[in-house]
Formats: sequence, structure tokens, C-alpha cells
Amino acid sequence: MPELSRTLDPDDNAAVNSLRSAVMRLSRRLKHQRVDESLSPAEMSVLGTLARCGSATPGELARKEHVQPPSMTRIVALLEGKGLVVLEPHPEDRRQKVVRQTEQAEAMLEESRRKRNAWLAELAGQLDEDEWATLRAAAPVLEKLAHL
Amino acid sequence: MPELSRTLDPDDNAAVNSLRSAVMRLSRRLKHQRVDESLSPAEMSVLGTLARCGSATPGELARKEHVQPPSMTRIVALLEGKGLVVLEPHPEDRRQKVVRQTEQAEAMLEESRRKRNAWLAELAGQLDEDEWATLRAAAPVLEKLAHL
DNA sequence: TATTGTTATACTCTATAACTATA
DNA sequence: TATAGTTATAGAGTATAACAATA
Repeated sequence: MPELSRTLDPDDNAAVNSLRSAVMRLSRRLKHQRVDESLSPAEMSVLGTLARCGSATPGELARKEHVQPPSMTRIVALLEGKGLVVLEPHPEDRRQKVVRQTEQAEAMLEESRRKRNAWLAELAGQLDEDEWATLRAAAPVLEKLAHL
Repeated sequence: MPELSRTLDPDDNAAVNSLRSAVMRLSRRLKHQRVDESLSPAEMSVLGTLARCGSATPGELARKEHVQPPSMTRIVALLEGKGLVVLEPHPEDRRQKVVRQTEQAEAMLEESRRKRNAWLAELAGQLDEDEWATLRAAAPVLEKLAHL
């Protein structure tokens, strides 16, 4: 059993509510900053997972993405057709395959991050100095929170 | 033309990147905390928009949700069938209709917020005091950012 | 004649069930 | 016999085009 978490007081509850609302709204607007309209959200998500976790088999990808295996077969085939992943034989088990992202995919993801960062930076530029200093301090904590 | 925004320095760019990544990841996990599995994301989103903006015509909803009018006809019909919205005649234009959420919908949304807040609070309870103080200070700034 | 909303129809995405190949 | 992946098929969800009612 992991360490017990503290209990939050009423002020904290207000902050939690504010945090949830802001995160949901910001993410909705960030998602609209798409770099390639020809990729479905599912395809984009698989590329993101491959970038985070490296190569994976179709079965592993299906489990990570909470999608059934036949759906992943289709998604991978679409990505392969666009030159964003390649399928390689599994070194130890001839039933399985290994899905690996291409350099083209890495470049596209980097471009996507760049575009969303630019949009967010434009927004952040409209805050005053103190407000931005507060957010800059909070950024690493938010990242920790997101990975808990 | 609105006020010019400041330019961000390299440290700021790192913070922006961290912020974007954390917001996207947190929102993905928050969305999984669903209170009603029988509502599609589109239906949930329309209810959220109605809660924020009050009553609206189907056309206004289609524009706000970035969906075509026939799709909104269908979504509204589904919500109506579940008793979450009612359709009323438009007071000035007999071509239009007014979509209004019911008390049942408000209760469901409140329950949804409550569940997501509880999940987030549980996560926040695992941060130490200093980290949480930093986030509490940042919450209102994030909300301002999300509404810019 | 333009606009609001709906109906008819096709396309995309995902799921379940059945199949093939390998362990 | 069990597992990884694919193929076949059906069910949501959305879009485009054509239509009805009102401005």
C-alpha cells in the first residue's frame, strides 16, 4: 500500500476545482492547434505513445490505447501507409510484429509540439510578469502531478 | 488590435513546454473519470457548453462545438430522449428553436465535476506542502490563462 | 432569395466474432 | 490448447446533399 495522502481543507477544494476547470479548458483549445488534419486523433495518440515508450507490438499498443486488437490493426495499417511507422518481424516470436516510428513521424510530432507551444506562449505573453512567474514555478509541479 | 504580448526568453520556453505536456496528460486522465458511461463525448460536451453559455439554438451549438448542423440535430435529439434538454420555440423567429438543459442535466454535470475534483484532490494529496502551495497559487492564474 | 433546421445517404472509426499462423 | 494478429461484418457517430418552413 502506498503512502497515505493528506486531506485537503475547503480552500484547497476551491483550488482543485479551479485547477480541473482550467486544465480541461486549456487542453480543449490546445487540441485544436493541429499540425496535420489528415491524422485522426487515434493515429496521433498511437504516435505519441510510440514516442514515449519506443517500439511496441500491436497487442501492446492496443492495451496502452484502450482499443481492441482489430482496431489497432487498422490504425497501424493507416500509419504504415502514410510512412509514419514500419512493421518489423519480432526477434523471438514469429506470431508477433514490432511497430517502430519513422524519422518522418518524429519530425511531425516535434512540429506539433512546436505549434502548440507557440500558441501557448502567445497566450502566456498576455499575462503580467508576476502571473507568469507564478506559472513558471508551478510548471514542474504540474508535470509531477500529471505523472503521479 | 489588442495589447502587444511580451516575448518569452529560453527559460520561459522550457516552462511553456512543461506546461503544455502536463495539461495534455492531466486532461487525458481527467476525462477517464466519467460519471455516466451512457453519454457520448459529444453529448457531454454540448451539456458543458449549455451550462457555460445558457440556452442556445441548435445552430449556435453546432458552431460552438465545431460540428455540422445535421450532427447537432442528432445529438440534441439523443439528449432530449434522455431528458437532459428540452426544446422550446424561439420567441422571435419561428424557424429557430431554443435548447435548454433540464435540472437533471445540471445535477449530472455537478456530479461529474465532483467526481473529477475528488480524483484530482486525491492526486494533489500526494504532493508535499510546498508543492501544493505552489499549485494553489497558480490555480487562479491558470484559470485566467484558459479564458484569454 | 437567404437562412434555420431536418431528412436521406455515405464515410470513418471502433467493436465482436470467426479465422490463420505460431507457441 | 493458448496466444498474436488479421479478416469479415455490424453498430456508433459525423459529414455532405437535398428538402421544408420561415424570414
